[in-house]
Amino acid sequence: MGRSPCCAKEGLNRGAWTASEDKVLIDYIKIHGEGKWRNLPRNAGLKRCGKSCRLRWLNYLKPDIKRGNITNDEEELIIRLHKLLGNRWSLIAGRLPGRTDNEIKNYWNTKIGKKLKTQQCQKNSTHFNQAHDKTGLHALKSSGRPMKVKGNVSPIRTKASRCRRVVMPPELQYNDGQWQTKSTMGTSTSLLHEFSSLSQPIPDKDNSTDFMLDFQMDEQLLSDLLNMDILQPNGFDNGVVSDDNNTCDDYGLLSSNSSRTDMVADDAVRDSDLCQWLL
DNA sequence: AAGGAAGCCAACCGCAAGCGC
DNA sequence: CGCGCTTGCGGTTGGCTTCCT
Repeated sequence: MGRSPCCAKEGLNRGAWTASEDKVLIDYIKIHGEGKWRNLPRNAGLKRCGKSCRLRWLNYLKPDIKRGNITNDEEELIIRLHKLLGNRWSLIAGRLPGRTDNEIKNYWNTKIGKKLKTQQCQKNSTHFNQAHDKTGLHALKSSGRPMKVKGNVSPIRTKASRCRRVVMPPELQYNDGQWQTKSTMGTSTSLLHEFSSLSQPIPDKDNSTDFMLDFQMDEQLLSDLLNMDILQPNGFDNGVVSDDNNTCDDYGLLSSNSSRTDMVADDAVRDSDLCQWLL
Protein backbone atom coordinates (compact mmCIF):
# COMPACT_ATOMS: atom_id res chain seq x y z
CA MET A 1 0.00 0.00 0.00
CA GLY A 2 2.44 2.58 1.10
CA ARG A 3 2.01 6.04 2.26
CA SER A 4 0.05 8.39 0.11
CA PRO A 5 2.06 11.32 -1.12
CA CYS A 6 1.72 14.54 0.80
CA CYS A 7 0.13 16.03 -2.25
CA ALA A 8 -0.46 15.15 -5.84
CA LYS A 9 2.38 16.72 -7.73
CA GLU A 10 0.43 17.12 -10.90
CA GLY A 11 -1.80 20.10 -11.50
CA LEU A 12 -0.43 22.05 -8.58
CA ASN A 13 0.84 25.58 -8.76
CA ARG A 14 4.45 26.07 -7.83
CA GLY A 15 6.69 29.01 -7.24
CA ALA A 16 5.67 32.41 -6.03
CA TRP A 17 2.23 32.85 -4.58
CA THR A 18 -0.18 35.23 -6.23
CA ALA A 19 -2.22 37.82 -4.38
CA SER A 20 -5.40 35.92 -5.10
CA GLU A 21 -3.96 32.69 -3.71
CA ASP A 22 -2.89 34.58 -0.61
CA LYS A 23 -6.38 35.95 -0.19
CA VAL A 24 -7.95 32.53 -0.52
CA LEU A 25 -5.59 31.11 2.08
CA ILE A 26 -6.09 33.99 4.49
CA ASP A 27 -9.85 33.86 4.16
CA TYR A 28 -9.91 30.13 4.67
CA ILE A 29 -7.74 30.25 7.79
CA LYS A 30 -9.77 33.15 9.19
CA ILE A 31 -12.81 30.93 9.08
CA HIS A 32 -11.41 27.50 9.82
CA GLY A 33 -8.23 28.24 11.69
CA GLU A 34 -4.78 26.76 11.23
CA GLY A 35 -4.03 23.09 10.96
CA LYS A 36 -5.28 20.25 8.80
CA TRP A 37 -2.84 21.41 6.17
CA ARG A 38 -3.21 18.30 4.14
CA ASN A 39 -6.88 18.89 3.46
CA LEU A 40 -6.69 22.66 3.38
CA PRO A 41 -5.84 23.10 -0.30
CA ARG A 42 -8.72 20.91 -1.43
CA ASN A 43 -11.19 22.50 0.97
CA ALA A 44 -10.04 26.01 0.18
CA GLY A 45 -9.85 25.42 -3.52
CA LEU A 46 -6.15 26.08 -3.77
CA LYS A 47 -3.94 24.29 -6.24
CA ARG A 48 -1.13 24.07 -3.76
CA CYS A 49 0.43 21.39 -1.64
CA GLY A 50 -0.56 21.49 2.02
CA LYS A 51 3.01 22.00 3.05
CA SER A 52 3.26 24.93 0.74
CA CYS A 53 0.13 26.47 2.27
CA ARG A 54 1.48 26.00 5.74
CA LEU A 55 4.80 27.56 4.83
CA ARG A 56 3.16 30.49 3.11
CA TRP A 57 0.96 31.14 6.10
CA LEU A 58 3.61 30.75 8.75
CA ASN A 59 6.33 32.67 6.97
CA TYR A 60 4.40 35.37 5.23
CA LEU A 61 0.67 35.72 5.76
CA LYS A 62 0.26 35.26 9.48
CA PRO A 63 -0.98 38.56 10.93
CA ASP A 64 1.55 38.86 13.75
CA ILE A 65 4.57 38.54 11.50
CA LYS A 66 6.87 41.49 11.83
CA ARG A 67 8.14 42.72 8.52
CA GLY A 68 11.13 44.93 8.04
CA ASN A 69 14.75 44.95 9.00
CA ILE A 70 16.15 43.01 11.89
CA THR A 71 17.15 45.48 14.58
CA ASN A 72 20.53 45.52 16.25
CA ASP A 73 18.98 44.17 19.42
CA GLU A 74 17.37 41.34 17.53
CA GLU A 75 20.61 40.57 15.76
CA GLU A 76 22.47 40.47 19.02
CA LEU A 77 19.90 38.12 20.45
CA ILE A 78 20.04 35.90 17.40
CA ILE A 79 23.78 35.63 17.70
CA ARG A 80 23.61 34.71 21.34
CA LEU A 81 20.84 32.23 20.85
CA HIS A 82 22.67 30.69 17.94
CA LYS A 83 25.72 30.36 20.08
CA LEU A 84 23.64 28.47 22.56
CA LEU A 85 21.26 26.55 20.33
CA GLY A 86 23.03 26.13 17.04
CA ASN A 87 20.94 26.01 13.90
CA ARG A 88 17.69 25.45 15.69
CA TRP A 89 15.94 28.24 13.94
CA SER A 90 12.49 27.54 15.25
CA LEU A 91 13.70 27.79 18.82
CA ILE A 92 15.56 30.99 18.04
CA ALA A 93 12.55 32.39 16.27
CA GLY A 94 10.48 31.58 19.31
CA ARG A 95 12.46 34.16 21.21
CA LEU A 96 11.93 36.83 18.58
CA PRO A 97 8.26 37.73 18.42
CA GLY A 98 7.02 38.24 14.92
CA ARG A 99 10.07 36.73 13.30
CA THR A 100 9.97 33.41 11.50
CA ASP A 101 12.49 30.66 11.53
CA ASN A 102 12.93 31.01 7.80
CA GLU A 103 13.62 34.72 8.12
CA ILE A 104 16.15 34.20 10.86
CA LYS A 105 17.79 31.38 8.97
CA ASN A 106 18.08 33.53 5.87
CA TYR A 107 19.34 36.46 7.92
CA TRP A 108 21.94 34.30 9.54
CA ASN A 109 23.12 32.76 6.32
CA THR A 110 23.32 36.05 4.48
CA LYS A 111 24.35 38.53 7.14
CA ILE A 112 25.43 37.37 10.54
CA GLY A 113 27.34 34.28 9.59
CA LYS A 114 29.19 36.20 6.99
CA LYS A 115 29.91 39.05 9.35
CA LEU A 116 31.26 36.77 12.02
CA LYS A 117 33.33 34.91 9.51
CA THR A 118 34.76 38.13 8.18
CA GLN A 119 35.57 39.39 11.64
CA GLN A 120 37.22 36.16 12.59
CA CYS A 121 39.20 36.00 9.40
CA GLN A 122 40.39 39.54 9.96
CA LYS A 123 41.41 38.61 13.44
CA ASN A 124 43.13 35.48 12.30
CA SER A 125 44.90 37.37 9.60
CA THR A 126 47.28 38.97 12.05
CA HIS A 127 48.58 35.53 12.86
CA PHE A 128 47.95 34.09 9.49
CA ASN A 129 49.62 36.78 7.44
CA GLN A 130 53.19 35.78 7.92
CA ALA A 131 52.71 32.17 6.93
CA HIS A 132 49.91 32.48 4.41
CA ASP A 133 50.33 35.90 2.96
CA LYS A 134 49.68 34.73 -0.55
CA THR A 135 46.46 32.87 -0.01
CA GLY A 136 44.19 35.87 -0.14
CA LEU A 137 42.18 34.33 2.61
CA HIS A 138 41.35 37.56 4.36
CA ALA A 139 41.21 39.80 1.36
CA LEU A 140 38.40 42.30 1.63
CA LYS A 141 37.31 45.14 -0.46
CA SER A 142 37.15 48.52 1.16
CA SER A 143 33.39 48.25 1.03
CA GLY A 144 33.55 45.18 3.18
CA ARG A 145 32.25 42.94 0.46
CA PRO A 146 34.38 39.84 0.28
CA MET A 147 36.54 39.58 -2.75
CA LYS A 148 36.35 36.52 -4.85
CA VAL A 149 39.08 34.36 -3.58
CA LYS A 150 40.35 31.20 -5.04
CA GLY A 151 41.73 28.74 -2.62
CA ASN A 152 40.68 27.09 0.54
CA VAL A 153 37.95 29.38 1.76
CA SER A 154 34.92 27.35 2.57
CA PRO A 155 31.41 28.66 2.70
CA ILE A 156 29.81 28.64 6.07
CA ARG A 157 28.05 25.37 6.42
CA THR A 158 26.08 24.92 9.54
CA LYS A 159 24.38 21.69 10.30
CA ALA A 160 21.47 21.22 12.58
CA SER A 161 21.87 18.58 15.14
CA ARG A 162 19.81 17.28 17.93
CA CYS A 163 22.28 16.97 20.69
CA ARG A 164 21.55 14.05 22.90
CA ARG A 165 24.94 13.68 24.38
CA VAL A 166 27.16 16.07 26.13
CA VAL A 167 30.89 15.93 26.40
CA MET A 168 32.36 17.09 29.61
CA PRO A 169 36.00 17.19 30.41
CA PRO A 170 37.05 14.59 32.96
CA GLU A 171 37.99 17.40 35.31
CA LEU A 172 34.30 18.19 35.79
CA GLN A 173 31.94 16.46 38.11
CA TYR A 174 28.22 16.76 38.47
CA ASN A 175 27.53 17.60 42.06
CA ASP A 176 24.43 18.97 43.77
CA GLY A 177 22.85 19.91 40.50
CA GLN A 178 25.92 21.67 39.19
CA TRP A 179 28.93 20.86 37.14
CA GLN A 180 31.98 21.60 39.15
CA THR A 181 35.65 21.17 38.74
CA LYS A 182 37.22 18.54 40.86
CA SER A 183 39.81 21.02 41.91
CA THR A 184 37.72 24.01 42.84
CA MET A 185 34.13 22.85 43.19
CA GLY A 186 33.19 26.41 42.56
CA THR A 187 29.79 27.83 41.84
CA SER A 188 28.22 27.61 38.45
CA THR A 189 29.16 31.20 37.73
CA SER A 190 32.80 30.69 38.31
CA LEU A 191 32.41 27.40 36.61
CA LEU A 192 31.67 29.03 33.34
CA HIS A 193 35.16 30.36 33.26
CA GLU A 194 36.55 27.11 34.51
CA PHE A 195 34.63 25.17 31.95
CA SER A 196 35.71 27.47 29.19
CA SER A 197 39.31 26.97 29.96
CA LEU A 198 38.86 23.26 30.26
CA SER A 199 36.97 22.54 27.12
CA GLN A 200 39.06 20.85 24.55
CA PRO A 201 38.47 19.71 21.02
CA ILE A 202 37.36 16.18 20.71
CA PRO A 203 40.04 14.05 19.15
CA ASP A 204 38.02 13.11 16.10
CA LYS A 205 37.76 16.72 15.02
CA ASP A 206 34.45 17.41 16.64
CA ASN A 207 34.59 21.18 16.66
CA SER A 208 31.06 21.43 17.84
CA THR A 209 29.84 24.25 19.94
CA ASP A 210 26.49 22.68 20.32
CA PHE A 211 27.73 20.25 22.87
CA MET A 212 26.03 22.40 25.44
CA LEU A 213 22.64 21.68 23.99
CA ASP A 214 20.40 19.70 26.24
CA PHE A 215 22.76 20.36 29.01
CA GLN A 216 21.27 20.82 32.37
CA MET A 217 22.17 24.26 33.59
CA ASP A 218 20.79 26.59 36.15
CA GLU A 219 19.45 30.01 35.35
CA GLN A 220 22.57 31.76 36.42
CA LEU A 221 24.66 29.76 34.05
CA LEU A 222 22.17 30.34 31.28
CA SER A 223 22.37 34.03 31.93
CA ASP A 224 26.10 33.84 31.63
CA LEU A 225 25.75 31.99 28.39
CA LEU A 226 23.46 34.55 26.89
CA ASN A 227 25.68 37.38 27.98
CA MET A 228 28.86 35.90 26.70
CA ASP A 229 30.57 37.88 24.05
CA ILE A 230 29.98 35.97 20.88
CA LEU A 231 33.20 37.29 19.47
CA GLN A 232 35.20 36.12 22.37
CA PRO A 233 36.93 33.03 21.20
CA ASN A 234 37.71 32.01 24.73
CA GLY A 235 34.12 31.16 25.34
CA PHE A 236 33.03 27.59 25.09
CA ASP A 237 35.33 26.98 22.26
CA ASN A 238 38.55 27.92 23.76
CA GLY A 239 41.22 25.74 22.40
CA VAL A 240 39.19 24.51 19.52
CA VAL A 241 41.54 24.03 16.68
CA SER A 242 40.35 25.02 13.28
CA ASP A 243 40.90 22.49 10.63
CA ASP A 244 42.51 23.41 7.37
CA ASN A 245 39.32 24.31 5.64
CA ASN A 246 37.48 26.22 8.26
CA THR A 247 39.22 29.12 9.82
CA CYS A 248 36.21 30.31 11.77
CA ASP A 249 35.19 27.19 13.56
CA ASP A 250 35.85 28.61 16.93
CA TYR A 251 32.87 30.90 16.51
CA GLY A 252 30.51 28.05 16.25
CA LEU A 253 29.75 28.66 12.62
CA LEU A 254 30.28 25.05 11.99
CA SER A 255 28.59 22.55 14.13
CA SER A 256 28.86 18.88 14.02
CA ASN A 257 26.96 15.73 14.41
CA SER A 258 26.42 15.05 18.03
CA SER A 259 26.55 11.35 17.49
CA ARG A 260 30.29 11.62 17.45
CA THR A 261 30.44 12.85 20.98
CA ASP A 262 31.01 10.80 24.04
CA MET A 263 28.25 10.46 26.48
CA VAL A 264 28.26 11.88 29.91
CA ALA A 265 24.79 13.32 30.39
CA ASP A 266 22.39 11.72 28.02
CA ASP A 267 19.02 13.29 27.41
CA ALA A 268 19.60 15.69 30.24
CA VAL A 269 17.28 18.28 28.88
CA ARG A 270 14.61 18.30 26.23
CA ASP A 271 13.86 21.13 23.88
CA SER A 272 10.87 22.09 25.94
CA ASP A 273 13.04 22.44 28.99
CA LEU A 274 15.45 24.60 27.10
CA CYS A 275 12.55 26.77 26.05
CA GLN A 276 11.50 27.06 29.65
CA TRP A 277 14.88 28.41 30.56
CA LEU A 278 14.82 30.82 27.73
CA LEU A 279 11.47 32.24 28.74
C1' DA B 1 26.14 50.75 -20.54
C1' DA B 2 26.49 45.93 -20.21
C1' DG B 3 27.58 41.60 -18.47
C1' DG B 4 28.71 38.86 -14.73
C1' DA B 5 29.05 38.11 -9.80
C1' DA B 6 27.12 38.35 -5.45
C1' DG B 7 23.24 39.24 -2.34
C1' DC B 8 18.84 38.24 -0.86
C1' DC B 9 14.77 35.71 0.26
C1' DA B 10 10.58 33.00 -0.78
C1' DA B 11 9.66 28.52 -1.66
C1' DC B 12 10.71 23.65 -2.08
C1' DC B 13 12.43 19.17 -0.47
C1' DG B 14 13.47 15.38 2.44
C1' DC B 15 13.62 13.72 6.90
C1' DA B 16 12.07 12.68 11.43
C1' DA B 17 9.19 13.28 15.58
C1' DG B 18 4.81 12.69 17.42
C1' DC B 19 0.38 10.91 17.40
C1' DG B 20 -3.58 7.89 16.66
C1' DC B 21 -5.25 3.55 15.42
C1' DC C 1 4.22 -2.70 19.29
C1' DG C 2 4.06 -1.46 14.60
C1' DC C 3 2.36 1.17 10.95
C1' DG C 4 0.74 5.12 8.50
C1' DC C 5 -0.32 10.01 8.61
C1' DT C 6 0.43 14.78 9.79
C1' DT C 7 3.20 18.29 11.03
C1' DG C 8 7.36 20.77 11.82
C1' DC C 9 12.11 21.52 11.02
C1' DG C 10 16.43 22.62 8.71
C1' DG C 11 18.99 22.51 4.38
C1' DT C 12 18.86 23.77 -0.28
C1' DT C 13 17.40 25.88 -4.52
C1' DG C 14 15.97 29.19 -7.88
C1' DG C 15 15.00 33.56 -9.43
C1' DC C 16 14.97 38.38 -8.87
C1' DT C 17 17.72 42.41 -7.43
C1' DT C 18 21.81 44.91 -6.55
C1' DC C 19 26.53 45.74 -7.05
C1' DC C 20 30.93 45.76 -9.29
C1' DT C 21 34.18 45.86 -13.05
